[in-house]
Parts: sequence; structure tokens; C-alpha cells
Amino acid sequence: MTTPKFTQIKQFIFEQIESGTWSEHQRVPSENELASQFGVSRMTARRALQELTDEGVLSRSKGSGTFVASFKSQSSLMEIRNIADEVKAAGHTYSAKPVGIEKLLADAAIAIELDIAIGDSVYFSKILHMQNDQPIQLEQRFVNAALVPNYINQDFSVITPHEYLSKEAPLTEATHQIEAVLSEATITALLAIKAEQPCLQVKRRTWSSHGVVSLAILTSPGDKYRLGGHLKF
Amino acid sequence: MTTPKFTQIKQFIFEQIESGTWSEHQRVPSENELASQFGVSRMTARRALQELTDEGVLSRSKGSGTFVASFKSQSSLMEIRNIADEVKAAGHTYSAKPVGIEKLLADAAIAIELDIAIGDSVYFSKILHMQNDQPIQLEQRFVNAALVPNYINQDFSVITPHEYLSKEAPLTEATHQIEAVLSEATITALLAIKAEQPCLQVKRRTWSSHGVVSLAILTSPGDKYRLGGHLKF
DNA sequence: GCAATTCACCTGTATATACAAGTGAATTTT
DNA sequence: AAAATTCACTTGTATATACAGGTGAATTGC
Repeated sequence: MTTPKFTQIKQFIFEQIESGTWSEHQRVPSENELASQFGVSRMTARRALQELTDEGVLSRSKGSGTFVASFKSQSSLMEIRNIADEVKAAGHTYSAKPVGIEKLLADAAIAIELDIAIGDSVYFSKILHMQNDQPIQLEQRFVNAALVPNYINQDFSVITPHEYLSKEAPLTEATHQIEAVLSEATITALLAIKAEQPCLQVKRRTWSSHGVVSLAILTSPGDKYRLGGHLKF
Repeated sequence: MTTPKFTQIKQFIFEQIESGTWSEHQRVPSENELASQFGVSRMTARRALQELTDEGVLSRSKGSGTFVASFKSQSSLMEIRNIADEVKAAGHTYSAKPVGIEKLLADAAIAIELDIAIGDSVYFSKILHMQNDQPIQLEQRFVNAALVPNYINQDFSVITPHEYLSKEAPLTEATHQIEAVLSEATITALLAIKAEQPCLQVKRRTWSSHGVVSLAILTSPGDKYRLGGHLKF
């Protein structure tokens, strides 16, 4: 319910960086300093620093300290190489294979690049570029969802919604996410297996059988019923 | 020196998945089970599971357990949308802006997609696609370095090598990495600021000045001098 | 038969602690 | 003056512990 302590510290650090108070390559407070400033243990402060490092915001060096990473590009002189043309020019066969698409929430690294806020929606897709049916390049795309509405215009029941259901999010958000991924018809059909009520008015209950649908949809915010379980096909 | 315990557990789990012993969506041992199996504390076992989750190999759900994620694509029916054409068709101005390139080692998620081993070299680059000078799509490319030798054919002194220097790697590996990123001429020039000996024969010592070059290059494996410090421009 | 409760298990957060090992500057020794 | 040592500080790894809260299946109550 309440925001975890390590998240609060992450937010504080990110605000300092985004507002320019802490600039690139500058040293940020150490684990012990943050721990005493926020009144938490060192391991909690460490988690904040570590997660921001994993997200590309900070850079750590054993013995030296933690620094603001250089996330903004330095060079625009770089040439953009086209792997498709290069593969073809070398006499190989080229093909591109899409390998999935999701709608997710931007983390710090993505938010900085796309100039959006952390938590804003982005469409994420992956494409494999093949040379003679061998993967040569993986391409990942993060599209600003606000600028390209209805980027997903298919029924994504082919994607196991396991990840979506287990995402941490407000219940109304989660409900919305499922709608975006599975069409209402698909959800209704799945629920029909258990002869439940229509979509969005299903009440959670427990089933003892393994490997079948186990799903609940929230009716409204504050409702005692929750979005739970995960879908197994 | 020795492989950390959490890394050993990560490797064990990954081997089970890659060999097919543990298949997709299958439940993996819980934190407590792994802890007792490997004779470590729960937090150590947790770290292995958590990092593999962050890398996209596993999927966790509070209360339920940890599962093998569905990292392989289910659908190849997806259309590949071309953001450049769409932006132009909508009457906006389109431009692409490269925002950095690195040579790094593949983690589990990349290794699976590109069908290479964890730790194999890949070239990583980012490109921002702009609509009216506003970012609309971030593109990330991971190129199998073995298939495209000399993908980087420029002198990358524009990239702060801070991250490379702090990478965990055998010293000889690290030396090699620096050579790949900074040309020998660049390193020599930088070192000349401190009037040190020629590149690759520099001995580490301590300098008390801030904000200037502080670098040491390994002479040979087993040498008592080490690769240390980080480069500040 | 259906609903509510219980219960064992699992993940998430948080603390306190310990030791290892790298860093950088000051200090001491040669 | 140069090399070696010391020392305070920092991050990395690891353990033990505690409690919160979600899950799923069994149990109980009506």
C-alpha cells in the first residue's frame, strides 16, 4: 500500500539528477550516507542505488563510490548501419522475424531517452534480424504510446498474459492492461470454461484444479475482489 | 576471485532451463528450497532468482512462486511497423539520431535471442527516432559481434570509458576492452598528461589531484599492478 | 452444496551485522 | 624524491532474522 522506502530513495535520487542538482559523472551519496540521511539500514539504501544502476541511471565502482551515469548521448557523429543491406550485400539471405510485443511502463532509462515520465506507457517490441536463418541482430523498440495510439491493433491472446497479471500496478490499471492485451471476447471465452459471470463482473474464488484458468477481474476500485491468479494455457 | 555463490546458483538454474530440464512456465524451486539445497541463506538464493527475473529468464509472483518465463516468441504473425514511414505519412518531419554504441557481454536474455552463449561479445547501439524533433521511438540494437567483425570502426574516445573500467572482468580482458574502445594513440595522449610511461607499460601509482586522468594499464597477467581508477574528462 | 475460514507456503520489504576487497589520499620509510 | 605502508572510506558478498501480505488448497461452518 505505502510506497516502499527504497522506492522513495530512488525517487529522491532521480529527482536530484533530473532537476540538474546532481550532474553527470558527479558523485552521489554513499550507501552509509543515504542510510543515515533517510534513517534506513545500509541494505535498503544500497537497494535504491543498485536498482538505479541496473536501470542505467547510476554507475558504481567498488572502492570509489557511486556516480551519475552518462545517459545522454555524447555523439551524433556515429553512422547508422543498416544490417539488412549489409547482409544482402554480402550475398546472404536476409529476413526479419518479430518475436513479441508488449505494453509496459517506462523505467528511468527509457523515460530519459523518450523524454517522458517514469511510468508512462510505452509499446515494447522485439525483432530478430536473420542472416541465413541465423540471428545476427536483435532489435528492441520502445515506442512512446502517447504519440502512437492504437499501436497494438491485434488480439494478443497468443501472448501468455502471465507477466501482465503479475505486474505490480493499481487494480484499475491492471484491469486496463488486460483489456489491452486480451480482447474482451477472449477473456469471456476463457472464463466460460468455468461458467463464470461475464467479463468485468467476475468474482474471485478458489479452484482446486491445476493447469486451468484461474482468473478474476476487478469490478471497481475499492472492491473487495481483486485481480489475482495467473492464466495457464 | 572465486565465483560468488549467487552466481553459481544462477548458472545452475540457467543450465536446467537451457537443457530443457525445466521447461517454460514450469515452477522452479522456491527461495527456501534453493537455500537448503545449496546450503546458503534465503537472501542469497533470493538474489539468484531475482537477478534472473530482472534478466527476463524467470517470472515471479508473490504468494505463488517463481516460474520459467516465456522468453521465446510465440507469434511470428505480428506485422513489423515502420515508424519512419508512419511519421512521414502523417505529414511530420522524421529524423533518426544515434545516441551511443558500446561493446558488451551478452546476458541471459540477449544470449537466448541471438543463440549465443552468456558472456559472448555483442555490439550495443541506440538510435532515437524523432517526430518533429520529439522522440517517438527508441531503438536498441544488439549485434552478434562474431558475425559482424569490426562493427565499430571509429575511435570511441567520445564515450566515457568509466563503465568499461569498472566492469568485472579478468585484467587481461579489461585491457583488451580498453583497447577496443580507446585507440592506443588516445590512451597514450591521455597518459601523457601525467607524463607517464608509454601505453601498456604504465605502472599504477597514486595521484592526489582531482578531476584528471587516473589510469593504469596492466602489463601482463599475474602482474602486481592492476587496472584501476576511472577516467574523468 | 456453497461460502467462509484456516493454514502452510511463497515472495516482498526491511534491519542488523560481518567480513572481503578496492580506492585514494595521507603518512611513513627508504 | 620516490617507494612502501597505513588508514578511512566505499562497494560487494553473505548470513540471520523478522514481519507483511498474497496464494492455493484443505478444512470447517452453515
